[in-house]
Amino acid sequence: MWCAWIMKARSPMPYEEKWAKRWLEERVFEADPIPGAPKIFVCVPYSYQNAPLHVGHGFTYTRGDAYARFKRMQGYNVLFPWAWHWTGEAVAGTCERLKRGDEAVKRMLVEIDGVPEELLEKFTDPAFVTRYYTEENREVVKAMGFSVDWRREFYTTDLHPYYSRFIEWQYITLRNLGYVAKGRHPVVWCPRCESPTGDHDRLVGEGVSPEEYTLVYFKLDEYDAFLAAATLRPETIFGVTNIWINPRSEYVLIEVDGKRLIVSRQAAEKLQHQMKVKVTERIDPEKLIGKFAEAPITGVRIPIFPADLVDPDFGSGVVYSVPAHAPYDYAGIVALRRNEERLRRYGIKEIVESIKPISIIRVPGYGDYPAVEEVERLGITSDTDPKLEEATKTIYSKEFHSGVMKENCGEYAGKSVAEARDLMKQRLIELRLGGVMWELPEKVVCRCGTETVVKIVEDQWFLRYSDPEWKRKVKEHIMRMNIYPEEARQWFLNVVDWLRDWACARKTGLGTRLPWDPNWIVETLSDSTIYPALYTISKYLNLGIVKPEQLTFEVLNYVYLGAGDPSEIAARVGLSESILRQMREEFLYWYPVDMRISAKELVPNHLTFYIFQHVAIFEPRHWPRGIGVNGMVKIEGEKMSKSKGNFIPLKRAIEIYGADATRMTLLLAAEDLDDPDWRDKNAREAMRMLETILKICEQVASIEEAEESEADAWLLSTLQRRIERITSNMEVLKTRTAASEAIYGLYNDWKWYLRRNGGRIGRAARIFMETWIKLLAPFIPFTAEEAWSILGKSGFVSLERWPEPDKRLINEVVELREEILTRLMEDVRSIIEVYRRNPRRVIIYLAAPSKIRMLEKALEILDARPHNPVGELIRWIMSERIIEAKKAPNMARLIFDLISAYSSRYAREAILEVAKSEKTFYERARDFLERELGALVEIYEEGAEGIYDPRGKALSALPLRPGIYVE
RNA sequence: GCGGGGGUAGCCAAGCCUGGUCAAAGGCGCAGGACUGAGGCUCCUGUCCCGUAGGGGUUCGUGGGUUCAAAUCCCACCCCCCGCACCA
Repeated sequence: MWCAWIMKARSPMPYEEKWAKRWLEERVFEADPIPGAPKIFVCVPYSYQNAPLHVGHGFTYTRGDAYARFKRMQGYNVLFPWAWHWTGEAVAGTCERLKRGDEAVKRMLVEIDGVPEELLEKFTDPAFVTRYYTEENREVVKAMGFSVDWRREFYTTDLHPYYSRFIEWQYITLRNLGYVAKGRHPVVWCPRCESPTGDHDRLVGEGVSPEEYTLVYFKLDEYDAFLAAATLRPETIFGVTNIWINPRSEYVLIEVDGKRLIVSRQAAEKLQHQMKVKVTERIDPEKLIGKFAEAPITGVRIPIFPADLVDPDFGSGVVYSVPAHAPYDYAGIVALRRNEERLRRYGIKEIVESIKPISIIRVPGYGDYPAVEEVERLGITSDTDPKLEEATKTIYSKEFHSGVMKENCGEYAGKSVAEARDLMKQRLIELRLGGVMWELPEKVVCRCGTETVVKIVEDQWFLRYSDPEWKRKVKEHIMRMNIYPEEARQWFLNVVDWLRDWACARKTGLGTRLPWDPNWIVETLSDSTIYPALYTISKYLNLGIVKPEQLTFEVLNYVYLGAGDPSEIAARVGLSESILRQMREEFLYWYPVDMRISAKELVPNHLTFYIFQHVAIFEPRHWPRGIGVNGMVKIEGEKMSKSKGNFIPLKRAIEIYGADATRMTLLLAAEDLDDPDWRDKNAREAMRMLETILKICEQVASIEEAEESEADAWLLSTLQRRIERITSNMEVLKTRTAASEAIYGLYNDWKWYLRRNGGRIGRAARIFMETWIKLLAPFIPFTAEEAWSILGKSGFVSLERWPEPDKRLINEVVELREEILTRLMEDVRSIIEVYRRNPRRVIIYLAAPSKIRMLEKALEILDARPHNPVGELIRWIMSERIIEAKKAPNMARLIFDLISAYSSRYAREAILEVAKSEKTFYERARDFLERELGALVEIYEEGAEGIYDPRGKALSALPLRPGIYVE
């Protein structure tokens, strides 16, 4: 019933569909345990099914697939499975918006995601949406040629017949181990929607998260109550000189936890989301002003002053004033002193005059009163000057990072500001002279238009990632893992350090219910951690060998942990013992995951959780072995996003360029943590390249072999080096380098070979071609299969053995000769270019035998690693009278320049052999040179009889670098 | 702010760990030529500046330093990108 809606991605490359079909039909990528055979388990994170897969997915997946294919060809038994993520709240959110008739959602679905309009009505059902995309994306994954064992496929949530059983097992196990616990935590909350307001659900305030303020209670002489001031800097209590309240705001008396507190009316409302608050009466601020209150800890009595700078909508609407270290406070005092009307009205003139900043923090670069200095430096004159914000930031940060508490701070004296801050907060709370208030540093407005507050969610289930012991184990394992690129390792370690407890359950969306508390649904990132383990047995469920209901806690405990007696367990669930044992064996065979490949956005969450959960649940031998991290795709240099309209679904890429060109474009775009840039130009170039490869293949397949030449030896020799480089790069997931070598590196070799061979195709061509196709197979598998069949090969190149470099075919002499030949051509061209005329004759002078002896000596000297090799060679040249003494130093230098280019890459023997056989070599290459240079080529040896040398160029001849004269 | 990555020629991007072979791979773009009926295909050549001889000069975010020698090592600074938790 689904197929009617799903349009297959049609590649413009006619052969792609054919091979995709054959791979499936012949079950090429289905992997079962082979006892004794080495295995590799490669996987990529499953994607959330709320949209079509895009080229960003394509990048990560292609890397994963290329690695899987590479390892498969190397002879490993490779498992590369696939699944779909349905868990989460986003789809439900979209469905809701659609239900409400949101035009933007409709447009996005139809225009960007390509959903048929008549289906929109069904898109109000989350399950339908995820199913729809799964059906569509599965076709895309197949069309991309990912080498998946489809028998193991599943999707998540309790809509699936058995996935939730796995999640339940995971969470019961985690809870039994003490890794799941209940707690409370602050969220940005929309009072109207009665739900947390995530970043993507906001009209205003993206990226804003709750900040923790400390409430400091100041005992009032009257009301038998406390003024509760909210602050980010409780350590400054030693410097308090007064309290600020806003005379134009409303204040209320509230009861919290048996304490009577005074805060602004607005603050009282907000606090109701964070604690049990009872509002008892209104308080007139006018009556408070001029009164005194007692500061906690210090016991100092301080006056209450009016200030407009106090915002009743922010914090508690009560501020305590530390003019020495808080620019706002200092500016407030200054402003109040000038406000005769207020001073008179409240009768506080004298007391205000007497206020002196109290210095309590020593900070490098400032005197006793940093706030005063900063206010004066910026020329701030009013307490509403916007520059105060900047001043506050500067002081806050300076004091936090390098401030030390002064002697007048009691037991906190000498401690850093950062340390004192935490201790003071703790102490105030202990003494019940303070509390915690969460506040948003900026306004956040929900998509529904309501301004949000901070709510403390009670009874929230957490994964206890803050557990030091758990962290330690995870970090130790990270140190041992294969992580590519290496830079990502430190990142992981930092993330582990920084990770707090993770709220692992939600009230809404699709997913699996917590088995012991079904009001909660396991959160999306929390349910997608150890599921690679499910791949090892999902085959049994999908093939109907095991029934979903047989996947009990006991069964899973046995399969994954080896717990319990298999025959008893099997009997209890009505499963044959051998099947149960086989599942255990299969898990043991495939696990651990050898390589998990993902984009870097998942480092701070999924990938780290993945390690945590494995470390918690499984035996150490089953902990993940390798992780590969990559960048995130950009489109023509810009971030890809649906709103920008530069969103490229994989399906569309396939339809325009074909799967292989898409794969190739992505692979060549970046590796390591760099962000690949998708460019249409590059994709079109990739298409042409694929055609070219097939053309070359046809040529090689059809043409009769010419006689073997030196070019054949060169082609095979250089091929070995390519094999080596591609292989070693693939081992460390340098997919870009590897693909580039495999595609362009070998292509350039081929071009040179043809050129050098005058277009003749020799014996090496076929060997080269076969090897080339194999080397291409992990990257552009469709084209590789097609090429393989063009060569007349049967079977799949995907299953061929990966080439290994054959040392015997490496021929340094031949390689070096090609190198000096190209060097010669470059030199000649460079001369012609300056000469600016087409040459008729090019004369080449080869170095005299005495100079070859000089080269030999130079190599000897270099081997001995003396202090002054050049000097030694000069002395030798002069003693042997190779050249007139005056020119010896220059000659020596030239020789060393020359061999420095070769000596590290070529053996001494090879260099000498090439030098000694230059004459015959250039004679053989003469036809080629004439063809290339479009001129007659003559070759002489320096000092030979009858030499034609009108400009004395023979003298400049060096071994491996002949003299040149152009006419 | 904290953490991670990065700044290389017209563009994209390698090189940097393991200094010299680096005026700096490869691709794109551009220019010239070959092929062709023609070409938006393919191939060759060139593409920092100067030069009628293979050379010289100035370059690899900025400023210092180490070294016989630095794109590569060290220090400081500037700029850009990404993540920072209830979104997956």
